[in-house]
Amino acid sequence: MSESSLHTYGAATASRVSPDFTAKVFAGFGLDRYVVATSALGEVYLAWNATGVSAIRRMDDDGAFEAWYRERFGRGCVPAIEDDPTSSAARAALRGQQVAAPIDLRECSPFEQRVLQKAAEIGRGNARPYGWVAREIGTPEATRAVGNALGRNPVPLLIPCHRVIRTDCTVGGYVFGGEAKRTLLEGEGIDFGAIEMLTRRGIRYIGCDDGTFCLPTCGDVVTRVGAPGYRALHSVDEAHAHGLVPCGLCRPIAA
DNA sequence: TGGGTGACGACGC
DNA sequence: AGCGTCGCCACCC
Repeated sequence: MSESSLHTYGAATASRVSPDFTAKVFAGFGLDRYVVATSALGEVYLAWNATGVSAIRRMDDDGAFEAWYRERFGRGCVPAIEDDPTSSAARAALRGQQVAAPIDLRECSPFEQRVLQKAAEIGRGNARPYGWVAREIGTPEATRAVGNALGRNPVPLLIPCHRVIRTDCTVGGYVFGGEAKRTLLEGEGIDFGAIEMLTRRGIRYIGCDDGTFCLPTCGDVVTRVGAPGYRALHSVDEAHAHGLVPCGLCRPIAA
């Protein structure tokens, strides 16, 4: 979207009614609108409506975005005149702040919603396998379907689907490409160099000095291997042999 | 309705 | 170590 289209639209409207009134009318009719926002991946389109944030996309021009939006949701999306609490919260979240923005997942199936909700629980600096999400939401066999659901995440970055990776700690797919996914995760503090060094040796878990064992992508445990109390583990049996119990945060195995 | 598809995972070379 | 194969499940015609 260009600056001029935003201004032109705003000026034409402002001459008749106040932006605030217009925003309320738009929300009242459930009309969807969008702005350009700054994220860890640069500028993105941020779309929302009265329910919440409906879409985040990286695109080259607003014509493509609006066409994509109509194709995906079956309704239009117009440039916003100004921000409102929803878009402001989303902007803050995209900047990395711990701010909750309402999200519109009405177009998603119940299964997709459960997948996305679980992905939303994965904190910055952490990653979890696709199979972990499947197990956590009660359908342990549906790992492949989890990938499909994440691939349809309407609000990437806001719901951090980039934090779901393969069991072997390779990044797997991403709407914006695997390279972007890896960049994002490294920017959040995940040390893929250290992880790859261990997974190449067949390491699946990390034993910690608090008596628990973790996934290698549980916070920064991987960087502590070799420190007192931290050890590289090949299997759950090996963890048990050391008297370790599953970490309550990353929950490396089924309860 | 049923067969095709895919951001997975385990296994076998 | 990398690459097929095959099973899995939710979704889409």
